[in-house]
Amino acid sequence: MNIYDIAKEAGVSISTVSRVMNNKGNVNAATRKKVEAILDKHDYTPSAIARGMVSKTMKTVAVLTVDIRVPHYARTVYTIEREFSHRGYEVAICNTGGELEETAKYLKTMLEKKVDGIVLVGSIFNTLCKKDEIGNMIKNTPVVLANGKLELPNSYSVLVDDRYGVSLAVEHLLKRGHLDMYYLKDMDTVSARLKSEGFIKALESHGVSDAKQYVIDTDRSIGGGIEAVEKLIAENKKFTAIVCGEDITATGAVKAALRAGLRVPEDVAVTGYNNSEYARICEPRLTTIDNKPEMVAMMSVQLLTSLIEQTDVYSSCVIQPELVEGKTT
Amino acid sequence: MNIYDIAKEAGVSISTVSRVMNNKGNVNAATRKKVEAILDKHDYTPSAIARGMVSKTMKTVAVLTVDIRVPHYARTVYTIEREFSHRGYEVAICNTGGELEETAKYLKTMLEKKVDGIVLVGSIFNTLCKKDEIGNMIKNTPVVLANGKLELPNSYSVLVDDRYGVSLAVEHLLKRGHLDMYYLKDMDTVSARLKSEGFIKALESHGVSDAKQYVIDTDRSIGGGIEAVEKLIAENKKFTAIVCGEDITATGAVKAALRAGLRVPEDVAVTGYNNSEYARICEPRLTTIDNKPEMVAMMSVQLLTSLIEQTDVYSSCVIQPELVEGKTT
DNA sequence: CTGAAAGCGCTTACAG
DNA sequence: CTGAAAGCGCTTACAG
Repeated sequence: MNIYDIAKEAGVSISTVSRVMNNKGNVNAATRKKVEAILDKHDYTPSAIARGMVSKTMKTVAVLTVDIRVPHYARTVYTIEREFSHRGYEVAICNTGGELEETAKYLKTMLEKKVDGIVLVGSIFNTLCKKDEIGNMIKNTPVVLANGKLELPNSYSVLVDDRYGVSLAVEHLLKRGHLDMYYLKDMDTVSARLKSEGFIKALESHGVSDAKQYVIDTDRSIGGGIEAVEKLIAENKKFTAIVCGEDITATGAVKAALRAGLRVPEDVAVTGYNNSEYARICEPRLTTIDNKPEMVAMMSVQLLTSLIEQTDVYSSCVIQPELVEGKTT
Repeated sequence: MNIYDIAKEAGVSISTVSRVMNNKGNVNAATRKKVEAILDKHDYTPSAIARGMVSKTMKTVAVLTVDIRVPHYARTVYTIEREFSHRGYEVAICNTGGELEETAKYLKTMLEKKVDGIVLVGSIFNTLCKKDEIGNMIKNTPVVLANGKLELPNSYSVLVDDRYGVSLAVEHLLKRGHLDMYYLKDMDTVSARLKSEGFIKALESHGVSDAKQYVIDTDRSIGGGIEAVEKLIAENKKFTAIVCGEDITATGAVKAALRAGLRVPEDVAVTGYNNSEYARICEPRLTTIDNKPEMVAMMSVQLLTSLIEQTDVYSSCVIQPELVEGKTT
């Protein structure tokens, strides 16, 4: 059933049916009634594909992310989806695993589908977009990178100052008298590097020399946090605080401390990052850094929309994290 | 730039260009080379919209869920997306909040876009599909309900036996000598009702009479778990175990017990539901029920694919949860 | 092996 | 206020 069938049954032309469906003026009230009745009777669903053929847009946006099971990405993508839905766009979701090949594959099909724009969620895309293979694909499509800096013509960036974020945690601990602290670093994305830099700079600006030695590489997981702290204890390292790049790692750090008979925060203070549900589940509740995924999402949608609809001129922006005090410091 | 431009530049007809792009046989090797060179030179991206116009499919599937920030849904949707991606389908995601109006709105746009099929993730859709408003919309499109039972012509169901799931927890506790237990129920979906029924039946089959009195309604949150247990303690109720319908609630229950100076599991045993990361973050690690979201997702994709491509004839299926022992029992 | 033509289901000037 | 016609960018028989 298509617009021709409706037109025939109503005894009008397809132009008129089209006008009725799209609520255009210039239609006689009686004619409109008649057509609407037939539309209703058949529960008529116009084809957005045919419409897209003409309008050159399917009102669709692609969101590429690493893994939507990671709560921080889930929160970001959720807000992006809701906001775009309100604006009349559908959101296609792509879990790339942060891998080049998958990213390229997803981009290829999304570009064929002529998506109106693309949001890249995760600082890993910073690195990926530097490769020509990816960079060339997206240079003609509106793109926003949620947490990263993109140097492309048709794009914007929403940057979270992660270096500042971690420095907030360090300052907070210093203020409480901690000086012997370690940083648990996971992954090796741009964002992860900025975080550990924030740790190092903050410590060094308070007189600690060669703070780099207090950065420990570990897994982004509960187990990663447990292992790292167990090793510190086993090696008899001196420390009264553990700063973590992720809440999930911090929950592991707390577990290891408690299991070793240390009191949190009396013997060891711990901070996380993300202000996630994980931080609230942790007992005691984690002191953590709110890096505002909802705000990042809102800004991303606003910027991409302005790029797509070429309305207001916005510009890339930087978002400042905040400390959220829990019971682990 | 379209297929006509390519054809002109290559000095062939659009039919030939189409054949080359789609790797159809019957093209002279030299002609193919020539066309491919031009395609490459322009980095040509054919329009999936125009293609969809002809083929009547955009190779897109809609996934409606309540809220992708809930880890259980995130895991399900993640697997659904990955699986469909491998099969050449794009996934559009819709966070309906479980609300009728939003569900109807999303369905309308998805049907206009002529999606190939729909997956409904969450037992709330069970209730929603019973309403004519929703039921009528989806009766002509392939649909799979992930965790629920659908009575529609073009649809399949993947059911998780949640009643059995909770009974596993109860049996486990009974075996360890617990008899005085409460069940923390959240929400009021079909699945939530089945869970609390599982609790009641399991207890009653072990001689406890009127087990319904041990079911407590509370919030699906950490706070919900805390409040419920604090109230039990304040009211001097006798209990040695708490069975929860969700891991998140269980983490709250554990917190409340610990804060009241009770030992877990020595004084109070606690079980969760979902085998989520929350269960592993909880200290001690939660004993919980694995309701296999990945398996639910895989089955859903398999069933929907068979419905869409009208290949093999599968049938709706039931998945059995399993107990995962932690340190809280 | 190749091309001309029809058709997919709409929207949008244009003419009346 | 209404309709005939062109066009969106492809695929697919059909003829040669």
